[in-house]
Amino acid sequence: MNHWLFKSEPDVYGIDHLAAEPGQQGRWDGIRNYQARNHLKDTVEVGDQVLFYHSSCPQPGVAGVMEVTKAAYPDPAQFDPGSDYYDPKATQEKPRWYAVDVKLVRRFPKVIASTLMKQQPLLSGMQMFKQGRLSVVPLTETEWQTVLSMAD
DNA sequence: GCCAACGTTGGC
DNA sequence: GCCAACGTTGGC
Repeated sequence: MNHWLFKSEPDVYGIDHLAAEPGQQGRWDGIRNYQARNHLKDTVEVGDQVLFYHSSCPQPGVAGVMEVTKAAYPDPAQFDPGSDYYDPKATQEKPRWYAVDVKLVRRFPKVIASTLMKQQPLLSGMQMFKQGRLSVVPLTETEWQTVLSMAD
């Protein structure tokens, strides 16, 4: 099993949106970056545990935990001309973008601020800090445990 | 295949 | 709104 950090803007789709879905399950879609896509398609598995990161907002940080409930499948939005995520170069035969399904596991009482995470030596090597724009980032076991310990 | 221009992300 | 980082596009 692997651990991940998925980023989303809470205005667009935050942890409250996931919590409000039927069964607290939803689709993680709209990923339009090849490196993030490759992680989703090739490595993310059912049962993987994921940190829900809020970005581009007043309080950037980790808002909770989710779990992958369905492995990668073509993101339907790429075929929908009315969608913001429409990709005219994608076809049903050769999809370009993928989504996974997730369910909410836990919402932290307080968002773990990215500024606090940066101060934590055990998190200094996080790929997320090195590669700020990547929206699907793998975590080491140590990083996963460390972030969880900051939630209490 | 190179590289300049341009677009996007994300913290502040 | 600004800016740094960096991914994408398109001309050559």
